[in-house]
Order: sequence, then structure tokens, then C-alpha cells
Amino acid sequence: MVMTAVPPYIQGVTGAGHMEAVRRGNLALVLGRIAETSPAGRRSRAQISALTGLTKASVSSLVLDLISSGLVTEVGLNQQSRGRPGVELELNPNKAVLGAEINVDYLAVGVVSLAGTLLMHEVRERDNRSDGVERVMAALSQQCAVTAVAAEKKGIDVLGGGLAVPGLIDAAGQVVVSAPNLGWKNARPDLRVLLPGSPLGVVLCNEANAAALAEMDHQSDTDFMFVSGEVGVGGGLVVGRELFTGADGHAGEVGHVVVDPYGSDCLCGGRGCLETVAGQDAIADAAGLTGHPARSSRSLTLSVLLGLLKEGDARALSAVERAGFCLGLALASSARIVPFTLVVLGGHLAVLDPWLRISLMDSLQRYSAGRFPSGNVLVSALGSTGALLGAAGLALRSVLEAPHTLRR
Amino acid sequence: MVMTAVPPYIQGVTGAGHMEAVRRGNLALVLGRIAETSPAGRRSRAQISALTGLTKASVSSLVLDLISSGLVTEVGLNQQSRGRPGVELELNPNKAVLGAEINVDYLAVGVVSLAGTLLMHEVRERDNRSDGVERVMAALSQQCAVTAVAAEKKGIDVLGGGLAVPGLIDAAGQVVVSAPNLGWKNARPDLRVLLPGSPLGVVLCNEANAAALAEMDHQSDTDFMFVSGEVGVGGGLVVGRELFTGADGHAGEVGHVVVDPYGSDCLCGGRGCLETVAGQDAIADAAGLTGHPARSSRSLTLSVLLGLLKEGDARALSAVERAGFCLGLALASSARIVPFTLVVLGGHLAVLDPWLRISLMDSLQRYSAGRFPSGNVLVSALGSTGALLGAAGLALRSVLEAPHTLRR
DNA sequence: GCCAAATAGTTTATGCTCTGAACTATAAGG
DNA sequence: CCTTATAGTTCAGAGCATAAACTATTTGGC
Repeated sequence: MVMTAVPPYIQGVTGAGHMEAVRRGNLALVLGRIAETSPAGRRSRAQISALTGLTKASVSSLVLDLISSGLVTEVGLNQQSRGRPGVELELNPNKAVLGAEINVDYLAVGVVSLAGTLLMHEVRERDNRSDGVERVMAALSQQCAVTAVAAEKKGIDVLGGGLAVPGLIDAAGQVVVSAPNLGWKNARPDLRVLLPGSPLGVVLCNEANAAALAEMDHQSDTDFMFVSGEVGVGGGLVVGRELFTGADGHAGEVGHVVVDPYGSDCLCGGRGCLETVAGQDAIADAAGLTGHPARSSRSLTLSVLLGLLKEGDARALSAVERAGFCLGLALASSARIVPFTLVVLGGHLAVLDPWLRISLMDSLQRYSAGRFPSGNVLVSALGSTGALLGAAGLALRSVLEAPHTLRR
Repeated sequence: MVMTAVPPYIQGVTGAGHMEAVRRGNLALVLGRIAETSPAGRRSRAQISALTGLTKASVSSLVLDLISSGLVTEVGLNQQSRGRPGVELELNPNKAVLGAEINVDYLAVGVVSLAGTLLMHEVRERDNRSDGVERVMAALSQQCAVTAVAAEKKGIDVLGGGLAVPGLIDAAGQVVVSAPNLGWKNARPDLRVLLPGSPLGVVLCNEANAAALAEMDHQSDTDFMFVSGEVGVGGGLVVGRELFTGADGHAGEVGHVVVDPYGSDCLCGGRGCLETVAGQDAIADAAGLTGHPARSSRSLTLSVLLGLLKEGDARALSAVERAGFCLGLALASSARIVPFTLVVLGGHLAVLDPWLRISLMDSLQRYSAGRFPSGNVLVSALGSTGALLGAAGLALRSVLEAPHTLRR
């Protein structure tokens, strides 16, 4: 039996026919099959009918809706061994969503097609620390406007967007509760200015969560943890191919799992959190870079650290090794609470992987009783575009899961 | 926007009309409102119509279905200030589900009405350790048969049942992957023999999960962790008023969160797990009861330990204090992964609460940065009936969420 | 005691969405 | 050129919910 919650057909629907819910669900279902790029090529109405169990008549009607809303286009013909060829369907290549990222030392904006490919991408270096929400958002919206115009020139229609921020987002996705590295607290950025007049709005999300979402499209596992190494350590948890954010939006914060009960105080107010050992700042301090001139910039710090590691500097090596050990420990504990089967490393943890890996795998295996073969700890393939792709992906999902919002 | 997954209307439905899904959902919706015992008394069709947004006509038709399937009965009249009185509806008091529990030293069987009240309850002391699956199940099915006959005499119709076992259950709910304290491994108990010929079957679940579910009906929090102190330490995690079991069915195992990286080996294959410090056996050992004659029985061990604590025995006090400290630590870490807001203690941890509490709250507060006011750590109100009630509750949910399975 | 007002529940006509089967359209292969 | 196979459309029909009219039952004022 498929276990489902009591479906919210009615709650909040004012007077509308509830049969509409079936239509909505089936529109999403069909759109989902069109979005899947199967190895056998694009799909026709008949194939979708076979795949979903809906009759050909229903699929035809649903596809008609999707085409008239602009989400889907007919491409070419799809000849099976015999008989009339099917009409191949695809997500409209001229519709896209915008992805944006605010980080400590840059702003990034990109355009992602409905199919998920990055069409345009621009990163601008900028010191966003302590510049205030208003000014950062003004700079970002200017950058978005430029990108949107460029997209329009290419004939690309931007439907909506997503913004990733390195901080905690409230459950409603409206407020940046805290982003210590940006100096934001309870900030309520005006998201509409990023894409004035777009049919769907702009959604806000945490950077690690966004990166996890982007990573998911490249993984077959349905449950995994993305560990984002930034100044601190963020986590994005995916359960059943869905982002798991919890009631307050703060789920998966592996950076604040306790790894050393007698360790140092953490910015979060706790003590001995993973972040106090495996955050970039923490590693740099433990490696003896305190007061080093490179500490003024994050990327500089990391490259100096890399230099030391390559030279075989004992203090740096042991700092990173300890970070790996504690990361393994925290992940093993976390996997008992939400049993994920895969770990993906991002940020500085991805860069430091060669020096982390042995101690990480050792402790992960020991404390998880051997649940993680080494192939189940990967380095992110997306690098710095992850957050941006994920933020766009979040906007994209709101289209794919609710295509009726665009119906004409 | 309500975020929902693509609904599984179609998948697995063979040729049936998909409109039926709407009916199913609405049947469950209406049944859910009838099940809610509001302070203002039982509900009428009109009130349910107002509550759900469905028209009176629809509600009437749905209620008719529920009555003819035997789940709902009309009781009395419900006079509002003026006008024709409404007909009060209630869950049929003569329909029930069976709850059963296999534990180390007893078998328990009970009958729970659709409304969730325990109608009958019998516990038989029995040493189930190493007696083998077959013989334990034979004894249990005999006990179930007796209870079922007694229920029938009272005019109570048993629709289905649930069985709670102190061990890991696979995601499909068919196999006891391992129950170390029973000596079971990959056991596949024949659940049908417990209730031969009942319209719904018997579902299998983990004891801590069942207890968590039972606890939920007494809590307003939607996200909480139930910590079950048995020989080891089990955990039941509730997220959004739903049991959260994860892809493999092992979520919420707080007993195997690492609290001491250099601690002792755990039966699970890990090291320094909470269970090695806060399990009943672990506490008894640390309190100096190794080789003590009372160790032959679990309840004896616990009462001896309680005696020592009341006497102020230093070793016992410090063992329990350490258990509390580590429990707080593990819970604080767990709450970063799945942000629950309430902790409920059961089993020996409930009994030891007076001696645990200070160290537990201290560490929980310190490591969670103050997220848990002391009112958010409670002692289970259900005691030993929790698992039984929860197992029955699971069966009950399958009725309440899928009333169409009983439609005539 | 009777009638207006209020509330509960049922009946009936209508619309939406899916299904199933018949029908049209288009290709491969002998 | 005809048979076979596959794709997609058309159309009648069934299931479910809605809206509005209708019946049923009570309170309370006169």
C-alpha cells in the first residue's frame, strides 16, 4: 500500500471543484515524464500513456494544456519499428528560470532552461560582508536585470527564479533568519525586484540546501547528505529525492552535530560542533594560520592551506586529518537519525578531499558499523555553480510540480 | 503554496478510474473529522461540511458510504441554538483493532476501539529470549485468539491489528531484520495467524516507533523524539505528526548516535554509541551491578538500581548522571539533523528521570544552544501500554487513511 | 397554538475529468 | 498495393463534486 497523508484537496480551496486536483496532479505527472530525458530519446504521447497508465485520450488532452501554456513543445518524429511515428515532446527550450547566489565574496546569476541546463552564467566578485541587505540586493537586482535582458535577446522567456543565501531561511522561505558571514539577521530581502513582472516569483533558499538539490540530479541515490564547506559547515539533506528541511527549515545542519563534548564554543551557541573543527576558519586556525595575512580572504586562506598540505606541513596535515575524523563521526551519527546512503562533499571539503579522505572514511566506517563503502562518499561535481543551479532548480520544481499555475 | 510530491494517483492503479482517488481522499478526510473528538462534542454532517469545505451533499454521500461500511454510526441529536438538530456521528464503538507486543519478558495483547481507547488488555509474563520465532508466535497467536473470542462475546468486531517488536523492521514491514534481545535475525513471523480471517491484516512495527506513535496522540507538538529505554536505547521519530522511518525503516535510532568517540564497542558494530552509556545494561554495569544476582531479570535489575539510587549510592548516581549527560548530547546532535521540539522518555529512562534530569537538561541545553526549555522533555504517560497502543494505532491509521478498503 | 426564522439534510440538474472503444492518420514490409 | 502496426483524435458514458432548490425539524415570538 502506498502510504499517503490525508490529501489536502479541500483545505484552502475556496469553492473550486475538487476534480481540478486530479487534473493538476495529472498535469504534473505528464510533465514529469516529458522532463525525464530517457536514454531512448524523447517521449511521445503514446509512450507517456503507457508509462503512466492514463489513456491516450487523457494524455492528449493534458499535453494540449501543457503546450498551450508554453511549457512543452513538439519537436520531431519518433519512429518505432513500424506504424505511425510518434510526435516527440520536450520541455520548451525557450523557457527558463533564473538562479542567483549571494555569497561572502561574490554575486552569481545564471539562467537555467526548464530541462536544467545552464544557459548563461555570470559571477561578479564583490565583498558582501557587512554591506547591508539593501545594497547587496540592489547590486544583485541590477545584475539580474542585465542577465534577464540578455536572455530576452536570445528569445528566452524567464518564468521565475531562485536565490541561494549562505544562512538560515525560515520555513516560509521569506526571511533570512541569520547569515553570520554576511552580517544579516532577520533580513527580509525584497525578492520581487530581482525579476519584476515574471509570472512566478523568486524563491529563497539556503545555499547548502540548494547545492544538495542540484547534486541530486546527478545521483541515483534517493537519500543523501550534501556537506557544504564554507566559512562554517553547512548541510543539505535529501530524503526520497526531496529536500528535507524540517518544520523550521533547519534540518540537516550536520555542521552543528557535536563531535567533541569538551571542544570549543561554537558561534551557534553550542559547543564542540563539527564546524568548530572542520569549518574552513577552524582548520586554518588549527593549521597555524592565525594572524596570517592570507586570512583576509577566504580563497587566499584556502590556497595557502593547500600549499602547506602539498609541502607536507605536519600541523596542516594533522588539522585536516582531524577535520576528516570528526566529519566521519558526525556523518555516522547523523545517518542513524535519517538513514542516508550517500555523502557528497562540497566547498573547501571537496578541495581538501585528498587529505581528508583516509581519516574520514576510517571514522565513518567505524562509527556507522560499515554502512558506507568508499564509493558512497563523493566529491561534488558541480563546484561553485551548485548553489546557483539548485536555487534555479527549486524554482523549476515549482513549475514542474504545479504546471497549472501557468495555464492559460 | 502547499508543497506536495507528484501524487501517485495512477501508478499501480490498473485501469481503474482515477476519479476514485478523489473519493478515497474525501472519505479519509471526512472520517478524520469524525474521529476528532472536538471539545464541543460529536460532529454532524453539516459541521463536517463547514469544516472541510465540501458541500453538504457531498458529505452526506460520503457519510453514507462510511456508515454502510460499518466504520461510522449515528448516535444522537446535536441541538444548536435554533433549527433542526444535527445527527451526531461517531466512529463505530463496536469496531476495533488488536494491538500486540512481544518483549523480552512478556507478551501483551490488547483491543483498541476505533476511537483509540484501550478496551481490553492482557499481559502474560513469558521468557521470550532465545525461544525461537515459531514458539513465541505460537504462544502469541494463542493469546490473540483468546482475546479475539472475548471481544466477539462483547459484540466487538476486530478489523485488523498491529504487532510491536523490539527490533529493526525492514521498510516493507514484513521482516524483523534483527532483534538482538529476542535472538531474532531476519525473522519473518507469520502475521496472519494472529488474526485469521480479519478484513485487514496485521502490521509489524518497531516497539519504539509504536510507542512514539501512541505518545503523539497525547502531544500537541508535531515533531518529536521518543526515546525508549530498554536493554538498549531505541528511538521513535515523529515528523509532522507522521512516523518518520526513513527509506530502510531505521530512522531515529538515537541509541546509536556517537557520544564518546573513544568509548566502548557497541553491539551494532559501532563504537561509543549512546546505548553503551545509557542502555539499561550499560547503566547497571557502570553502577557496579556486574555479576549481581538481580541481573538475571530486567525488572529486577531496574529495581535494585532504583534502590541504590534512593540510598544515594555514589557509583549508581554517577552512572545515571553520565547517562543523562550523554542522552542530552545525543539528542542535541539529533535535533540538528531533524529539528524536533519535544523529547519524550520511556522505559527505564522514564523511571530514572528524577536522577537523570539535571544532567540531561544541562547537556541538552548546552549543546543545542538553548532550544529545549525544560518543559520540552517529558516522561511518557503511557508506560508499558505504549507499544501496544501504538501498534494498534498503526493498524487504526490504515483504516482511517484508507476507509475505502472496507467499502461494501 | 401558530407562524417566522434558523439550521440540517436530501434531491436534482450540471459540469469536469477520466475511460473505453471506434475512428483517422501514417509508417514498414512483403 | 495491401496487410500490419503504431500514433493520435473523437465521442459517448460513468463517477464525483457542485450549486441551488427543496424537505424536515426545531426555537422563539406573538
